[in-house]
Amino acid sequence: MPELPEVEAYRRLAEAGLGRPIATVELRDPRFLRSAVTARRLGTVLRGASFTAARRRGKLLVLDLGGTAAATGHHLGLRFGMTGRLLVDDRVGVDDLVYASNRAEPRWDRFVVGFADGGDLVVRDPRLLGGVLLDPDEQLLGPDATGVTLSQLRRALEGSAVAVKARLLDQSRLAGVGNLIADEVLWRASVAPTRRSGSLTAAEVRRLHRHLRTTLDDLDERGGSHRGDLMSFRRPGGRCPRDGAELIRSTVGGRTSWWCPRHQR
DNA sequence: ATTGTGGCCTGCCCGC
DNA sequence: TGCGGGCAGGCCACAA
Repeated sequence: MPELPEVEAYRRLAEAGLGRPIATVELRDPRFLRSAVTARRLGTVLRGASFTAARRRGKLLVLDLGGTAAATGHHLGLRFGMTGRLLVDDRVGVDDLVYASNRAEPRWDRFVVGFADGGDLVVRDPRLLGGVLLDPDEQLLGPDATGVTLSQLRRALEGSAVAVKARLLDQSRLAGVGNLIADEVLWRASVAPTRRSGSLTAAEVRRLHRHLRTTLDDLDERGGSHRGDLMSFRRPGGRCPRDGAELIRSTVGGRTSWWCPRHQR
């Protein structure tokens, strides 16, 4: 599910959880803890502490910790996989999540942080593809796609024979772009996803950069990564909304991809 | 080192 | 109505 716009919405929601002492920590499925620490250790760090800031890098939400000696200097990382949601005090960060159930099964609440004031912060994830991390290594992520500069994007794409879409999805080179946004940006920029990343001309990289920035702005305003202009045509028989050509569906960079064979070159 | 593949998980939707 | 197959917006370990 969540790509950058959704996680940004989660980040804004998480700000409602700042400065509130943590009373309880429930990790209801040990598989959801993705760092090499025990659930017991995580609880020790979190209990009595509070979140001091809610940051985002790509699709990773980072909650800084403070308030106790045990917590100061530590960071809680939340990943949402494809079906993860964030709730604070029972408010959701995102209303509709494509490919994820909107139901509220109690057993899907994998991680629950209870505040001393009675509210809570919950990660609900049916598929368990997300997870909780203690002190995630943020250096493993490339520059955030929001605000990436042209030269940073050029660096992320240059010198590689891999498909340009695969590079856009590589979180270590550019953080935040997921499958839907990659298709949308490439479609808007008229670049075929299968193009070798290093083969893009300077003009094409510039075009990609401009469309990446404007697409992320658009999708944030529209309220989700599934609100792109191409989204509703990603289906069998779907036609390009720009020129009417039948869209191609294939696997690029390991992911299902839809693109227009006429104007994406 | 870079790149491709398979696997992790479960829910949902479609066709039979 | 029930069932099986295929699909899913992410990410990691692994092998070549």
